[in-house]
Amino acid sequence: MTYFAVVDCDNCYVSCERVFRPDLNDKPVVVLSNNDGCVVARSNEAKQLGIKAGTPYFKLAQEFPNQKIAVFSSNYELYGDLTARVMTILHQESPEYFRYSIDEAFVVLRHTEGADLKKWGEELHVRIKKAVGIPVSIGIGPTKTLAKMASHFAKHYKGYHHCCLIDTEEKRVKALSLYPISEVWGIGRRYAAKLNGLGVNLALDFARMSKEEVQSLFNVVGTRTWRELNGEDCVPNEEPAKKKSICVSRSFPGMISDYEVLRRYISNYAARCSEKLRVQGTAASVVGVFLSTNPFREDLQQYNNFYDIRLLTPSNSSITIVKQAEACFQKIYKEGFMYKRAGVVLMSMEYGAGIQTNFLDYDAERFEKMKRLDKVIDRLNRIGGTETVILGSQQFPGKGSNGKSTLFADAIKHDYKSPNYTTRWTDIIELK
DNA sequence: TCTGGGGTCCTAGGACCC
DNA sequence: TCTGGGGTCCTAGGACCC
Repeated sequence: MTYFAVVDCDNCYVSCERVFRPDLNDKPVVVLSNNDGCVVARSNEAKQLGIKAGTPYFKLAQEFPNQKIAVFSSNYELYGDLTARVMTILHQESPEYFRYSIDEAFVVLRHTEGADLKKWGEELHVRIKKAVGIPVSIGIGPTKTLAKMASHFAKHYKGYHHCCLIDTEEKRVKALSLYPISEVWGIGRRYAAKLNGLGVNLALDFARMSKEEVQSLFNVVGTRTWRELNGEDCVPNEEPAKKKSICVSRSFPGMISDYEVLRRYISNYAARCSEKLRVQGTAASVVGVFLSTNPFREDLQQYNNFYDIRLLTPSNSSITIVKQAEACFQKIYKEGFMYKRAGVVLMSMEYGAGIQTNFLDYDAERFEKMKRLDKVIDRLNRIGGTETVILGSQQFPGKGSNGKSTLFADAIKHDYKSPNYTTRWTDIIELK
């Protein structure tokens, strides 16, 4: 018999912050999105206060005026590093595991006859808590969708000791009968509303619909969820493939209308995109740029546009990608609008070995030179932190907040960011 | 007079996930 | 004053080819 365990970090970002701030255990804590825009992670105490996911930060003080709430800007270096340690432990537990997102992974448990899976899960939680400091919940079931449901129970009921196992028909039916359809993995807002309209409110109601009815209402993805709830494993065991598109986009703290300032942001996003491209070893054939104004400001004139350019030769070189992104930007920029958000998108990926070169566009010597240059830039940025080395076109003029002249004025607001406890450049120096 | 059928590729839109 | 960012998959329809 094969089972699937889903292991996910409880309130991941909050738990990561608490590793270095144990004084905040049992206190309401939230972590904000990029730009300190809205709440993306909440501790259980914050949830109990009634803070909703996605609450804009400025509304937090209005809605909870007399509460002491610890607030953090997001610190992805910290979260990435700590969750990588969790994954290392999972790798030791089972050779067959795959990471599903920053904070969760599936472990495939084969030939489980006679194994005490419940005990295994409880011990795994203890081991991770001790080694990394982050609490995890473990759900185990015969399909991934049922395992996800089990992990929800593990998270919400103390009696499970962080691990819930669905291994009998009685437990499956019981769990389904307690589970709202809207919470099922694969059922989003739209599908839930559609099902509620038909009087289907619980996962069990859905699972007991006929296959024909489900197929007539949903596409193959919805039907797959139905099969999974009924115990048929059909979500493939796969690490997510290499990305087919890569995007770096941001909302600005204020609004920007100046051509030159926007151009520099676009250059920075393009440079970050090409870095991501090189990390996964692919090259892109299409570079695109989008701009948009603030949709919340109905009093201002709105403008959204997107433009893309197909390259003759797929590339992952910073210089090439930045240059093309700037050309796209020039095409769509219009004076007189207050822009709120912009981004760079790379598409039509090709893999390293298969990268085609167009003989009209190919200069071998230049190609090799750029490749070496990108390698050096990536290495310096990896050691020293993002934007240690940048292209001239990414540069912002002027001075930083400390009065010193600065090469790159960070676009992102993160007033409450914790230190990079585990990955700082200074730490590396001190270790030497 | 006569208006098939199968295949591929691309795009836009809708749904989902964390 | 202030409202995140980054992805995937599926489907239908049009263009085009033979």
